[in-house]
Amino acid sequence: MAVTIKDVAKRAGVSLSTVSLVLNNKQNVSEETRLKVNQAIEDLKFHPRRHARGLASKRSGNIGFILTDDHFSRAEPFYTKIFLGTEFEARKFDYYILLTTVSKTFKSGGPVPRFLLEANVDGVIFAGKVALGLVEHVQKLGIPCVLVDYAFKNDGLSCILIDNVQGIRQAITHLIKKGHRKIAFIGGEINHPSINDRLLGYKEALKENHIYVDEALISTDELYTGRNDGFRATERLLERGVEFTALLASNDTMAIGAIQCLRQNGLDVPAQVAVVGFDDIEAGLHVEPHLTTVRVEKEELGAVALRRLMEMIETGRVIYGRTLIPVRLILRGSTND
Amino acid sequence: MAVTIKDVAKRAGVSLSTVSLVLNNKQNVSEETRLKVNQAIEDLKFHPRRHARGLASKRSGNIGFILTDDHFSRAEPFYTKIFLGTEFEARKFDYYILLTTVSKTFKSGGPVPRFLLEANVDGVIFAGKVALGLVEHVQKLGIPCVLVDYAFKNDGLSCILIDNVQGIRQAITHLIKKGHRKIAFIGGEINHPSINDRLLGYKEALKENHIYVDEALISTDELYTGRNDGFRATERLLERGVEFTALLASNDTMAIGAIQCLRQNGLDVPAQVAVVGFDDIEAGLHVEPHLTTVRVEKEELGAVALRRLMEMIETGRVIYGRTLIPVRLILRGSTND
DNA sequence: GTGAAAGCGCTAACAT
DNA sequence: ATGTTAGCGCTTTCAC
Repeated sequence: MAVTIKDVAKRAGVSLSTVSLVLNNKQNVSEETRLKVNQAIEDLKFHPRRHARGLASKRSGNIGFILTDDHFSRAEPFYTKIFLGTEFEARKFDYYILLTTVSKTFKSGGPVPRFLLEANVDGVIFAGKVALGLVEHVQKLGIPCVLVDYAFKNDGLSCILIDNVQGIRQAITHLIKKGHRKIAFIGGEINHPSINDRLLGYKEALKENHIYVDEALISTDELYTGRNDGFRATERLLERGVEFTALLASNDTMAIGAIQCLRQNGLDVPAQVAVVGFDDIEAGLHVEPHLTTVRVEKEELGAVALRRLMEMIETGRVIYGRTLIPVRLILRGSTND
Repeated sequence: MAVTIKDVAKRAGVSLSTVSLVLNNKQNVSEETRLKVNQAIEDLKFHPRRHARGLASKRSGNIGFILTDDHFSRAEPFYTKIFLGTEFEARKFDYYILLTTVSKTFKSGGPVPRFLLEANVDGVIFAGKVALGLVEHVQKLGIPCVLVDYAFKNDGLSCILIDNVQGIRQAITHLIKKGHRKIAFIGGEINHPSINDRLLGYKEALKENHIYVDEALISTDELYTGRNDGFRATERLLERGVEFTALLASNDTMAIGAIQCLRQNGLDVPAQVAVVGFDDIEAGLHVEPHLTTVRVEKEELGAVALRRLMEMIETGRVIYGRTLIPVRLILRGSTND
């Protein structure tokens, strides 16, 4: 019933293998036959069966996309957008993405995604924080993998990361340009690589601008990075009685909490304190004044990860190292821009 | 290298086909051999190759999950959770979900998801509003499909829907029990089936309780259902000068907008106006007082849809009709509970 | 109840 | 540059 490579071959007047060669863009096919075959493919609206291909070629045509359940269910569609970037990019390679979540509390020896058991993926993308054990499991299986928005300390891994330091530098530079010298920093979950990088970026950027890094202006004791954490981190700052005219938050949600706290303490934003966030989430436009922030191209993260993975699959080589995705400062009301 | 059905057969001392029969839970296998085979499968940690299966059985082992890009990228992870419910349930059937988005502005003749072209899915789930043309396209292909959280007027389709009427009835009943008689309703995007049902439910529930349905208490002219729309819809209500002690919103985001509007107009929630939403989104816990609302089990919607689809695939029959997923009123501060 | 054998649609040597 | 052939790993008649 369905049209197969055989029909195409017949119509084009060539053999099965020639059609296959054309299909897979292999060399050694004369331009003439290639055209003939492609014409036949088009005429017959032929689409190769994935399962047949997979069986014959030992490649699945699938990429596994793994994230933790809590990441995926978050209100902010950060990882959703990364996934979308990946899925969209995968279309160009004619690959499918198998999305699955693992428990946040995954531990080695626990249940692993089915596609790993069935050897049904040619590569794996991990998005966000994942258990090291799972990553190692995939590596042991010999399946190429790429991490997005997360990294481990000692890695022979491929990681696609936000350029946190650069983003913070842009923010600091801008604040300084606007005359700010006393710039506070709030953060939470400080052992998360991204957050940690942002704090490092803050210190570096200040030093570069010859501004003394005052530890009293740094509040990073909260365990998480939610709005309430931003509120409390700011409270701590205020309790210390140390003066500041600008506040950099490790992310937008904390920045929003910070604005609430500042306002509740009678401080006007941006008149008395300018506030800058990081991530550019939608909620930043739901506060008044709108939040100045560092925009992260989430789709781009996903797309780059997919491309990296495809490269690894196609060349059969492991590509190490971190790739930083550039970010951009978005100026809005919270810094009086 | 990888263990195949052949290895299992050898180890169990049976033929290939017997292993296959066991694998597929077919009858006519003695309990004894079944045990032997299963033991061998376990010993060898055998997992059948999907592609081999798919090629031989003409079934893909995949389900397509289609939603519009804007639905998927929404801040509120409503459809994300539906997807999660589907994916989780699919594991029980050993099926994979191929998630893809289509443009909101999809029109017939436009590009369709690849898995449809490649015949790489055995069934399709549509989540949320989709173009009728796409649904019809899938039907013409003879691929079973199920809609979740959306329906068309004249359908020979299978739809899994929120029990909107029942949800509203619970809310109204509760409000009446608390002494409210003048209950307003705000809504947006009124031609959306869910919203429309909620309005219908509102009218029905009032009638059942012998309360006159005052059109002046109904404000449903907004085009969308966001917070701002809730704000404006409430404003219109107030401008009319009509009195009410309770307000039912067609969804939580509008309810949150309503609370803002009421408060801005000097009305206390819940003292002067009780507010009830619908959906039970997280943001309902981020407002003060916390929002009383109707909880929708999103994962359940997805799981039921998957089960329905599997039934259609396994029986080969199309199952028509709408299935309503029960909802539950969650009492919180906005109704003084 | 179990086994033998054909074949699903394609890829990848190997020939030519 | 193109054709021939042998599988990939499983399911599925059809015998026995």
